[in-house]
Amino acid sequence: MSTHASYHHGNLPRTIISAALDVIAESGPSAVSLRDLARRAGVSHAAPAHHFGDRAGLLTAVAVQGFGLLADALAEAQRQTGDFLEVGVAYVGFAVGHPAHFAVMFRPELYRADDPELIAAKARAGESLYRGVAPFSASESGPDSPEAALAAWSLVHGFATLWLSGNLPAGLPADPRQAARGVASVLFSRRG
Amino acid sequence: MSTHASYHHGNLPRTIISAALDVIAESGPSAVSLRDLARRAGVSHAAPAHHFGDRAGLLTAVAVQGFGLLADALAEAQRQTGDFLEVGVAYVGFAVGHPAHFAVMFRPELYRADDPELIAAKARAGESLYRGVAPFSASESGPDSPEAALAAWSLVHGFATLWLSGNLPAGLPADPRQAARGVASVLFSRRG
DNA sequence: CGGGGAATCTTGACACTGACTAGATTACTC
DNA sequence: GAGTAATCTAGTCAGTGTCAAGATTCCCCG
Repeated sequence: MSTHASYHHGNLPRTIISAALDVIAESGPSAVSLRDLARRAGVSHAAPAHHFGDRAGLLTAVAVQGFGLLADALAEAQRQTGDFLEVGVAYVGFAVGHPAHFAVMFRPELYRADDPELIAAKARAGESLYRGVAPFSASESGPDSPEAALAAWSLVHGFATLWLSGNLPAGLPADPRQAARGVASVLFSRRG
Repeated sequence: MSTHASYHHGNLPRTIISAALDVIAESGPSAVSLRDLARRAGVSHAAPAHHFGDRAGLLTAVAVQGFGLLADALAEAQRQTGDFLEVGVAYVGFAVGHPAHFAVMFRPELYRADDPELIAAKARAGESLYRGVAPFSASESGPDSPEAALAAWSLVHGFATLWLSGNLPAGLPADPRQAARGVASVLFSRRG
């Protein structure tokens, strides 16, 4: 934890991303300023550009990290419970637990959507999600029908978005995961 | 349609909002620049600020207009079909038909969320939506259970968001309304 | 162990932005 | 038709992203 005051910072990229996540979580992606991040890290105003190229490059790194974390979270829920409802809940849990990442990941205009690393991370998250919801999709409308999977994804994505933007009405459980479980059950629970 | 080159523009607010919608639809809300809009309208760089105060004021006006249009669209679908599935489809139809409005409406950090006009317009849209899906909510889990209504809202909102951000996989119907109908049916269709 | 190339960071500059103030011009009302 | 309000212009300021050139340090190869 030594804060060397040397010429070289030591781990600037990680520091910059971490600071960016703080800013995004508090004020949204549009409030991210490379110069401000540089100030927080105690380096010159152009240092971040050296590592990320430009603003879009920085947000690309954030998105890549986000898709990786999402893939991990979904795979973990799938492994632990094997229940597609819980995979959906994990999706919401990730969004609420990593609001800064989530706020960037689904706004391709903010970053370089054609970045190879990004495409790979995104594909990995997509696979985790699909694997988690596939049993539901199969039970609903045949093993190769995409509608049910899309409905599941849309539902949890929409719920997470509305929750994060503060557009949901009052009266819901304070724990977003529990609230999501109640709402997702409407779609996921099969009855008679 | 006379373009008077007089000192007074005539209808600057409407012109500015219209130009802003073009910019947002093409490059997102963060690409909106008051100076650019002023140039497009052929007025000085500070003229827009006179009407809207600042950037947030302009986007507040956009959001108010958007919630009004959404309320109208939902009420119209409800009146014409009386089917909650079609109200959900109309929600997606509005989002895809007015992407610029939609891109602003659910990002409160972009505008003045405490603006009275905005609150009123938002409440009106909320009522239209609730009225549209209330029958479904009642049929699903009792007349006063919010889960089903939230599930419906989350699903159509999530689908619209994913569609607009280009995150949905290929192979869907080219018409977003038709695609939405297929996906929403998974939730809305009651069987056995 | 030391020299040289590469990585990292600094400094300076440019065009652009939102926001503010003061003043010019036009419309509208009485 | 005069006076007031609405509308728009012009000038300025701090802040931003991005680029180019130079300074400093690390690290690997001889």
